[in-house]
Amino acid sequence: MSVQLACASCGKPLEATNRGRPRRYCSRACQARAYRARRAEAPADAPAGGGDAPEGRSDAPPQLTVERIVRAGIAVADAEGLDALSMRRVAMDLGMSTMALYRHVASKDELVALMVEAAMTGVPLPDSPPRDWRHGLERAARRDWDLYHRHPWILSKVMVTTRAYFSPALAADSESTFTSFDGLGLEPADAFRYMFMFTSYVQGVALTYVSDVEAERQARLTAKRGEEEPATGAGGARSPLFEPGAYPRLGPAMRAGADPWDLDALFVSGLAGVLDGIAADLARRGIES
Amino acid sequence: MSVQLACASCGKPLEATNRGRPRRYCSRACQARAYRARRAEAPADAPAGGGDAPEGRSDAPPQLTVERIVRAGIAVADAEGLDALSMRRVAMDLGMSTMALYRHVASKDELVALMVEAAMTGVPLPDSPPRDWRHGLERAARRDWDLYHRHPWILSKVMVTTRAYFSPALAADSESTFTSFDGLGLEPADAFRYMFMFTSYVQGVALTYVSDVEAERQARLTAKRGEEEPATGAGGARSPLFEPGAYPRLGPAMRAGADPWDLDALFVSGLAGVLDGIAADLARRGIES
DNA sequence: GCGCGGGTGCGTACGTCGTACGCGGTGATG
DNA sequence: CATCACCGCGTACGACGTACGCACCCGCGC
Repeated sequence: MSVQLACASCGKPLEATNRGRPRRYCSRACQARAYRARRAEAPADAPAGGGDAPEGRSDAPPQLTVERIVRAGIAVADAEGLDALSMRRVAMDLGMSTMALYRHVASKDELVALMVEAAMTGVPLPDSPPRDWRHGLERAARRDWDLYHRHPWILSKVMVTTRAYFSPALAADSESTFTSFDGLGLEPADAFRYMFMFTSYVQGVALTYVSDVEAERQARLTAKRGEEEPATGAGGARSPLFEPGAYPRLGPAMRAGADPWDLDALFVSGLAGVLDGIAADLARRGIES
Repeated sequence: MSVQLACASCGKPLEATNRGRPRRYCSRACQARAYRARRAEAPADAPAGGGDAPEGRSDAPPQLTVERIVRAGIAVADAEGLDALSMRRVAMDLGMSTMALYRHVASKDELVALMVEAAMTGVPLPDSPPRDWRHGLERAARRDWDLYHRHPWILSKVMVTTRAYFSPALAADSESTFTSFDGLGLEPADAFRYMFMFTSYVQGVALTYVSDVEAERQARLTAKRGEEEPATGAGGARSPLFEPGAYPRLGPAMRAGADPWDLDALFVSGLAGVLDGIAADLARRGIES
C-alpha cells in the first residue's frame, strides 16, 4: 500500500517497475507537466541556494526560462503579428531547438495565454484614485488604448480570457476600472452594466484598429511581392464608395469623417458619447455625478 | 504587332509559341483566373442559351459552382467555427477533390470573403424608412446582432473588409443604417462620428458573444476528450473572482450583473446608453430629436 | 484524316504548422 | 560497477494552403 501506485501528475494507476524503485509518471506528458510545475513553484530563489549556473558568464548560453520564451513570443507577435508566431520561430530566435520550449510551456495556447498576461501586466495600473467616475473611465480607456497599440494581437486573445478562463491581469484591470464608481453608491448590477457598455465600446474600436494594422501588414506583404498599389480599397480614391450617387449617405460621411483617418480622435469622440450615455443614466437614477 | 504578346490575365509579356497559334496565358494561375472571370461574367444565363447539362438529372452529380462552394463553407463555419474550415473539408463535403475548388475560387481568403458577402446578404435590410433615428439605429443593431448570432465567424473577417477592401454588402448595410439620420440635417462628419460610436459598441459586444461561442466549443471539445468539467473559469463557482476580499468591486459586480449571463439584455441596455449619448450630443448641438 | 499543341480537370507534392513519441546520455542508487 | 528512471531534444506524423504538372480532350493547320 505504501508503494506509489498512481502517476504523480495525472493520477492514473501505474504498474510497478520490475526494480525495487517505483516509477512516478505514467507518460512523458505527465513527466513534463510535473517538471513545469516544479519550475513554477521555485521561480528564482535557486541562485542563492543551490549551485546553479552563475548566468553572468559570457560564453555560457543563457538558460531557457518561461520569461525568456514569453518575451521572445511577444517580440515576434508585436513585430509581425500573431500569424507569424510559431514555436519553431520562437525557438530559433532563442537559439534553441523547437521541442526545448515544451519543457517550459505546455503548448502554444499556454504560451499565448502567458504572453497575454505578461503584456497586460506591462502597462501599469494607475495608483491614485480617480477624481471622479468620468476621469477614472477616461484613464482606463486610455490605458486599454495604449495596450492595444503596443500589442494589437492581444485583442483576439483577450476574448478567450473573458469568461471561460480566469486571468489575474484582466481581473486586476477590471477591478481598477471599477474604482471609478467608488462613492457613487451604485448597485453592483448597475456598475456592471456601465462597465459592460464601456468595455464593449473600447473593444469595438480596438477591433477596428487591429484590423487596420493587419490590413496594412498584408498590404505591405503583397506590395513587396507584386509591387502594385491597389488603391481600390474602401479608403482608396477609386473606391466604389465615392462613385457619385452610389452611396449618397455613406460616401460623403466617409469623406467628411474619415478622410484624414484619425482613429484616436474618433476614439476620444465616441468615448465622450459613451460617457454621456452613462451620465444620462446616472441622472435618470437621481445620482449626481 | 497584331500577334498577342501579353498574358490575357496578368499582362506580363509572353514569348510566342513555336506553332502558328499564339499562347494566351503566362502561367496556370493566370489561366485559372481568366476561367473564373469568365464564369463570373456569365453567371446563370447559360442554361437557356448553350447546351448545358440539364442539372435536374438524378444520376448526374451536380455541377460545382461558386455558390455551392460558398454555401458549403458557410455550413462548416456555422457549425464548427472558422478553424474547422479548410479547403479539403469543403471539398470533401461536396464530394469533390480539393483542387477542384480552385477552379472556382482563387484562394481560401477569397472563399472567406465570398462567404462574408453571402452571409451578410442573407440577413435582409429593412425596406421601410425608420420612424426616427433612434428606431433606425435600434433596428440596425438588432440586424447586426442577428447576423453575428447566425454567423459568429463573420466578426473576425468583417474587420478585414472594414477599410482595406470594399465590400458591397457591408456598404449597403452602412448606407441603410445611415438613413436613420435622414431629416436631421446633420453634417456628414457628425453622422460619421455617431456611426463610428454605434458600430464600435455593437462590434464590441459581438466580440464578447463570439468569444463565448468559441469558448463553449473549446469546452465541449475538451470535455468530450477529458470528461472533466473544470468550473474554474471566471464564470465558474470556484472562480478566484469570488474569493471573499480578492476583488471587492469586480466580484460582486459579476455576481449581480452576470450571474444569469444574459448577453441579449446587456446588449440592449448598453445600446440604450450609447443612444442616450448620441441624444445628448444632438441636444447639445440644438438638434431636436 | 490526322497530328499537335494549348485548354481543362485534378492528383501529387512541397513547405509550413503543432506536438507525440522515443532515443541517447546521465546520475543516483543498489 | 551495473542499472534504470529521468532529462533534454531530434525525428516524425498528420494536418494545412496551394504550386506544379500529368493525362485527357478538342479544335485547328496541314
